[in-house]
Amino acid sequence: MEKQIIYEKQANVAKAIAHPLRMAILDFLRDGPQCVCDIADAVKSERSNISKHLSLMVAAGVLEYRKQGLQVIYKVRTPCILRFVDCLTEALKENALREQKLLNVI
Amino acid sequence: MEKQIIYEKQANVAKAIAHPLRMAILDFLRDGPQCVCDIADAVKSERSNISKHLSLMVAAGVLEYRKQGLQVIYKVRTPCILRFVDCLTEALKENALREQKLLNVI
DNA sequence: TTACTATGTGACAAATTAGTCATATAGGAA
DNA sequence: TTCCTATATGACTAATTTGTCACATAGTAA
Repeated sequence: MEKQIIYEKQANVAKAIAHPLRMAILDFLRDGPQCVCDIADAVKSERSNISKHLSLMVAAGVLEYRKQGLQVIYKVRTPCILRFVDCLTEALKENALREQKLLNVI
Repeated sequence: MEKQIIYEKQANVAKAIAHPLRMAILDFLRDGPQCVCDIADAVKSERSNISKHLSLMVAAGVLEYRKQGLQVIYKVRTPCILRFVDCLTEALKENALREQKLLNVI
């Protein structure tokens, strides 16, 4: 596959989690699958809005869903995505540490 | 720290790599620090454009730079970011595998 | 000094993304 | 059937992001 195309796909997955609400959704789904209504309650946003964010993440391959009666249950599709979020958190910690070291020097 | 704020920071780091050009830049910087001109040549884009993408990544804590004469040398700031990209690649592979399995069933 | 090169920045238009609202769909209950 | 609830979607505006161009800055050399 051409590198160009790989970069686009990688960027697409990254984009699918690059939003505060979507990070919150991922964090909420750590504990297991959840319906749209509970996700919306947990992250405190309108259902129609959450629905759009969820579709976007499904399209990017980050989430998957199954229907259960009236509800639609979403869950994280690859455990890798959560490790990916953990990498982010680690990066944040490294940033914070550096800033702290800078402060100590002053 | 409030969760809300953490989600925003995480999203910000994710956003900083969520662009094909920025993924290409990260990939190019795997082999070591490089100046803007060489980065621009490698990813085939205008220098002023690359300059903006680089500043954005520095602001997010993804890259750092040092000046060397006329040149500015950029490099990846945390090894974690590259692992993070590797997670993305892994996620892509998982997606491709699933699609292949689906195809085999048909 | 002038000239040249590498990089950064501001203004702008175009494209993309996000949120809200109204409406549609679809499953279940009465 | 009608009604209710959960979810999805289309239209729309507002906000953000991107790329390009012209210009500014800064280091170097002649």
